[in-house]
Amino acid sequence: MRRKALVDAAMRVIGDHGSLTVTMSEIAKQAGVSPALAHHYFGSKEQLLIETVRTHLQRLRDNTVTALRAAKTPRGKLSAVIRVSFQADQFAPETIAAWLAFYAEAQRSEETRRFLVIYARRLRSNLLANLKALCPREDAERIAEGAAAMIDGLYIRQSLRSAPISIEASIALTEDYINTLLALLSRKAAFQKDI
Amino acid sequence: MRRKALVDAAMRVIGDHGSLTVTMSEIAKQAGVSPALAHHYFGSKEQLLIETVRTHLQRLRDNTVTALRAAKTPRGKLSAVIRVSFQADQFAPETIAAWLAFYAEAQRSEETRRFLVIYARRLRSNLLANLKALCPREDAERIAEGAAAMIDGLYIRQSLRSAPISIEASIALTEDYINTLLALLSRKAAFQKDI
DNA sequence: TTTTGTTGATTGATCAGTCAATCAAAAATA
DNA sequence: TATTTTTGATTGACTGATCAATCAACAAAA
Repeated sequence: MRRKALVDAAMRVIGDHGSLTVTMSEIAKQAGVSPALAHHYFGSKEQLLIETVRTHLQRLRDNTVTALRAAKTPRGKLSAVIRVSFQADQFAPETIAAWLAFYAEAQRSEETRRFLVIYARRLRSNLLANLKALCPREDAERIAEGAAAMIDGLYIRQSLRSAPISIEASIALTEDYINTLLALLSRKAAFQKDI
Repeated sequence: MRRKALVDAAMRVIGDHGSLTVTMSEIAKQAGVSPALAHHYFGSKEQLLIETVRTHLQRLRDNTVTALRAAKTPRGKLSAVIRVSFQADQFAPETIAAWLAFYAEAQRSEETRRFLVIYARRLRSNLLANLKALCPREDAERIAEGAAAMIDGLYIRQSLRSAPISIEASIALTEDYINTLLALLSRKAAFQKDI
């Protein structure tokens, strides 16, 4: 399918280029077709780019679904979500460039923003669903929001190479956040029971 | 000074536009001068943009220094750093647009990346310095890294309007992260002493 | 024959950067 | 002080390059 080839090419060019400021010619050349054909299939550059964002998030979603299926316990599923977020392919230069470019683009394109909101909600909700099995609802909501933010923040710091820690350490930090908050909650619960 | 006026204009145009894809003409018009003058002062568009990033981070730094001076205790200084990060002006549309655009630009411009790395290090080190007064060094490093990432992540989620919580709740979440980890550490310390 | 895929050539617009010319104010000179 | 000279600020007009988008024509499949 030509559409798929063009979207793949777009992703590669965005990665090389490090931004969404890419030309239809570059994308078409990368895909081995004429620029006119890219217009034929997508109507405009913006539509091609939006399709690229969608595909990008779809791929992450598929990885997450697979990882969630493989894990059996709620705690295991939490780890699976974290692991996927820091998976090696998320740090491929073109993936990093795409993410950051999409964040910026969301300020201008409502459609791009909607996709990223969906990603953010999905991350939060995957965490929340499994946390609810381990602690009360209100606590689960707090922890899910904090963990999701921490994941995004650690990802950006890794992407900028501004974090003095490894990817494994980033995973450990997120796991530790969840473990610690859950541990403290169960102590409080035990304390309540004692009274 | 014309340079300053042009940098201010650039910031405003970037905000309106929602990205770094702005023209010298727009910036010059916003500043009320001719496009040729902008070139006269900055040599190139890239230099003007880099100067704009620098000014942007300088402003945040000044705010932080002031807030740190006002706080007296280490714990108070931690709260001050958090408060500044979520200060109202950080969520002005042009500030949000600038931050996200700069993150994306860092993939292409080594100089922009360097500035953002400096910001990330500064945030971490402000947290670390005060945490060291409250817990052992290794723990302080872990907590500082986690808190810095959480701040960045929460900021992005607020910027995209993908967080279902208020700015105040974001601040509370970060405070809670620090409080909880410190609390657990002091309990462990007490437990060690008992043995 | 009709439909679908594909291209080369072209257009119209946008933009960064240049340059020669103008103007004002400061500095040097008489 | 009065004058000339120099310097820096400022602009309008222009250029060369780039690019999204269009379209008519051609090829291949149905």
